Amino acid sequence: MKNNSKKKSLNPADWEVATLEVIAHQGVSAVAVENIAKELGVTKGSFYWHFSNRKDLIIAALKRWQKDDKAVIKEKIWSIPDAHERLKAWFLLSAQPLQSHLIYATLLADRQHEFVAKVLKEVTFERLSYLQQSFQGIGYDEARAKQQALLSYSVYVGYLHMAKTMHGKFQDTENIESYAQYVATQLIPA
Amino acid sequence: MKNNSKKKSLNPADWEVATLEVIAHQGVSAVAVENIAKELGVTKGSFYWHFSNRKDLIIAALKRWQKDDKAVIKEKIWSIPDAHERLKAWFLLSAQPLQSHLIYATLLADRQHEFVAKVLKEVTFERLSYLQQSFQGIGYDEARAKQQALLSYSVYVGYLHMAKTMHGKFQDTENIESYAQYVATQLIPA
DNA sequence: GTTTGTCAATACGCATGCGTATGGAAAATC
DNA sequence: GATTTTCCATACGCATGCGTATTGACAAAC
Repeated sequence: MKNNSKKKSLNPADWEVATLEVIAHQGVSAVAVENIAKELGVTKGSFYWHFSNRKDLIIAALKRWQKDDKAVIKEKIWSIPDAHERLKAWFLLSAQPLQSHLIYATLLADRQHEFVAKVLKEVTFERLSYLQQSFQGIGYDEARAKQQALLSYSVYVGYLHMAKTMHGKFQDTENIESYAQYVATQLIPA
Repeated sequence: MKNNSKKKSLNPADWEVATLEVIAHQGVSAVAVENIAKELGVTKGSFYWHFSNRKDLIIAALKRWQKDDKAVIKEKIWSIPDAHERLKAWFLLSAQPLQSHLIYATLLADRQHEFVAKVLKEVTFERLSYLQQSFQGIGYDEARAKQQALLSYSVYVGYLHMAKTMHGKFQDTENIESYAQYVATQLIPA
């Protein structure tokens, strides 16, 4: 029952944002309309006015996430002209504690829902694709760039999980920073 | 309702094995006693004779997995005396389609259950530890070995997910093999 | 052959969580 | 100011899935 003060009435976007918060921390399966309603300070009656069912809510939320994430990448990564610098920036961005990463990690978990799998595939493909492009941009041939992109992206995905699993062990912020640096030097040629 | 022919009556191990099969393909949340009972050709009545509840079943199944996995590592990895060869063997083993890997991947997904998180932490720690040892065995100092172990293990975890997510894209068996080789050469010094 | 122990079937209670039906209050529109 | 829209509350039906209670069949022990 968070009192977001001013707003008189809710719109779909409010529900989507609240849903993403749940997805980020507890996964898709934990999305329960009555809980999110409570979180927003209303009841189910409100929800079914804005959405037709739970699945629609989740799909809308994921679309929003996908769109927002794409925007961040465009602004923070593609704005860098030099491929080498761009790759380094990507690795550093990956290590930052953004909600977007948490969501990606939980989606990997809830892949059994076909609509989750769909979004996941799209996002992953796109990310692999721009990684590959960047590696080609520093001189790798296509095949090699593809493998290196896959390897790099695996490191990203793996890291997301390790961070959660180890939770407080190698968690000291400076260590993360230095680890990200280390990874970048290992995977991007000097 | 798989007809496993001969056996007259079931024992806990039968339930655990069937449970691991469900966990491997659908995750911990999908473990439903009535379904597994059906799979074994019996009903709930049988289950509650062998186990006190669902949670006990899952914990027992995960213990079994942990034990079996440890045995495989001991036999297939630690039996290799040369650290360099041992690391290479580990990377290749990681790319093989074993149920154990599937289970690990789904556990990463169902971390919200505290008993899953516990097993996961234990297993991950142990694996990181023997990777680190092996990297020290080829001359890395402790700090460096630790980072490299984390990096390598992240690649493993990431790969598990990518394989599932991409499902049929870079799935050609030979490609996996060659990718594993590529990864090994990237992460283990010649 | 009677008794006891092992394993399983059936039937029930109960909690959770989705979706629906209906009614009501406040704001926008006329 | 009356009416329509917008947004939400309450109450219900219904499915799923856990756990329990009770009974029964078959085998081993005595």
